[in-house]
Amino acid sequence: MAPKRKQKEDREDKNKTKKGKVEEKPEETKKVDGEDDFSSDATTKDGKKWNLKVLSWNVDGLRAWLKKDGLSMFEKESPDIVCLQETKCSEVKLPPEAKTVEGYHSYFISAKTEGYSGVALYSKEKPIDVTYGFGDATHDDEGRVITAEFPNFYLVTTYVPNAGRKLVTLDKRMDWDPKFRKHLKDLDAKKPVIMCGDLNVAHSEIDLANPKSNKKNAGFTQEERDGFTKLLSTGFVDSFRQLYPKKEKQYTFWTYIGNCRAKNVGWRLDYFVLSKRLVPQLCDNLIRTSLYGSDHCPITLLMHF
Amino acid sequence: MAPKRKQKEDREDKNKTKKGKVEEKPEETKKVDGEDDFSSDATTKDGKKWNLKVLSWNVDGLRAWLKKDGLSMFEKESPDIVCLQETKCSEVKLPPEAKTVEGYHSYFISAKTEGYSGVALYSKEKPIDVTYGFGDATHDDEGRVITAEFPNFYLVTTYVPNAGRKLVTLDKRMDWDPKFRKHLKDLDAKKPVIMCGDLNVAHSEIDLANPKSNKKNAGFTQEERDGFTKLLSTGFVDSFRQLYPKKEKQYTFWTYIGNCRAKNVGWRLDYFVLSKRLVPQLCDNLIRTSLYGSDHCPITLLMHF
DNA sequence: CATCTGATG
DNA sequence: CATCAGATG
Repeated sequence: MAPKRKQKEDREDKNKTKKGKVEEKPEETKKVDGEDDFSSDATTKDGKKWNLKVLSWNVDGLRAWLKKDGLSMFEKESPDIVCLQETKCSEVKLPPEAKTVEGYHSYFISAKTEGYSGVALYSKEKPIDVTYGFGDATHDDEGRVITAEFPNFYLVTTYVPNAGRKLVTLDKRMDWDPKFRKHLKDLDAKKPVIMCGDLNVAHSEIDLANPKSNKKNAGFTQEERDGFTKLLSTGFVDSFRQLYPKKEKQYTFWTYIGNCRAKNVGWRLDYFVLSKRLVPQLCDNLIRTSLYGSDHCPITLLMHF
Repeated sequence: MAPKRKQKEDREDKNKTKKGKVEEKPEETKKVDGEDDFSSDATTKDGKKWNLKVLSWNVDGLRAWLKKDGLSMFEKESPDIVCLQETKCSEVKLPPEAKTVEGYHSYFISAKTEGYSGVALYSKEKPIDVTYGFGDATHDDEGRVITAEFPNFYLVTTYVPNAGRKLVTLDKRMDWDPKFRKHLKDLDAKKPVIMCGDLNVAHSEIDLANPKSNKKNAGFTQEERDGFTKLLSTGFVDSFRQLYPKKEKQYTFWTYIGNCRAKNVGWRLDYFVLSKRLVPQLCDNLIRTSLYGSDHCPITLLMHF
């Protein structure tokens, strides 16, 4: 079974912004948590300015997120590509303002089960091709993967199965991991890959506030962590850790329960995972903690192509 | 099977207010829909001022109603007895501010099915006795009836079974009607009865905005209307129609759909039904359209005892 | 502590 | 167009 192909109607505007405002302040004092200014002059190691911005956000229900003004992110960040996870919304129920965002081509996939899972992709540039899922009927029915082909790379966005309370769906997750890995490897054999989304795993102890107490909980079991390690070992990198190997308390998810976000008791569950050969083109990976609208915050990737 | 008896813990304050403010304006200009002033100098036909106020309100979810400041009704109206229907809340889940209202003894019954049906009764004066249901296991499990005995009358509050979309539960309703009628007749043999609540029927064409189109819908089928007629024929009166036989557009319920309340496209589903011999003591039956918090508004009965 | 659905009204 | 429960996260 091959990845599904859907025919989509899109929009015309293809202006690819090449932002790069100059800031007076030095890098160190500029980046303050909760005070993102959405400008960046990040460059590759050899000094080339970024010219591609990708944003990934688990919106925890697209319709609720819309009511919380989630769409204002488009103006604030003006990403070239936006990937949303947990849209929890079939295409017929999509509010029009989310279905068509001016200046973007948009693509959606939802779970057969209403109100569950679902991902979306918006792109200023029209992809050469867009596919859905990775050729596994069971997983594909849950609307978890969109793959968009661009001239220089594949962009894959995903919402990885949660292992569930008491790990009731850890089996499904363990079935998913090698299949999704294979999908990425197959793509990587053709073009470099940028994969992003909610991977539902904190890779290492540094990636969550309470590693000790969560070793048997969904998102930090040894099995899930090993799955991520294995993915990296097959030729990919976690772009955030690549850039900031020891940076602590950098999370992208905080449960709503108990005011965890205010206390920064969180997890890093959202990632950009790149084909290793893209590392020289990596400029930055930002965590946009100032943006609200979900129990996750968005992450932003800056690349030079 | 006899009506259940529960032992309840109540509060001390038993001050029975005997309100009767004097108003300058004549009756006609005083009563303006949407501008209730919650004072009344209503009297019986032979000029005796009211000294008992009973309020009945289908709250459509007590917890939601609390958030919409439903409790402020207690200060505005200061009724001697308050009856709430569709509390949709088991006693353990009752927020404390609803469980104990200062100056009132309170009694609750809920359906075995969580979040469904349920009625409550608050009384300044402690009832001599309080019973729940009317001795029918099936109906009693749905938490639809509280009967409180006072020195001079029985107070019964009820949430009558809705016949349902496509009349799927009309059978249940038809089973209910004679049984509930018998309950009232049995009580009436001992002391006069004041029954109130959401009877889930508009009795006559005058009692709903769209009689023609609703003849086959729950709340206005011939069966349900006949049930109400039969109740009245066994020695009871609809106190509102007793006082205002031809008053039109007097509703107590408006579906949330389509802004019906603003357009006053509603139904009169909430009633005070009195033993005929109480009619000489009837002072007024008010419809409190100025009070919000549910898809029903409260109704207020003024009696002289 | 949120998001959904689905039953109920 | 609301309420609530229950699944899910």
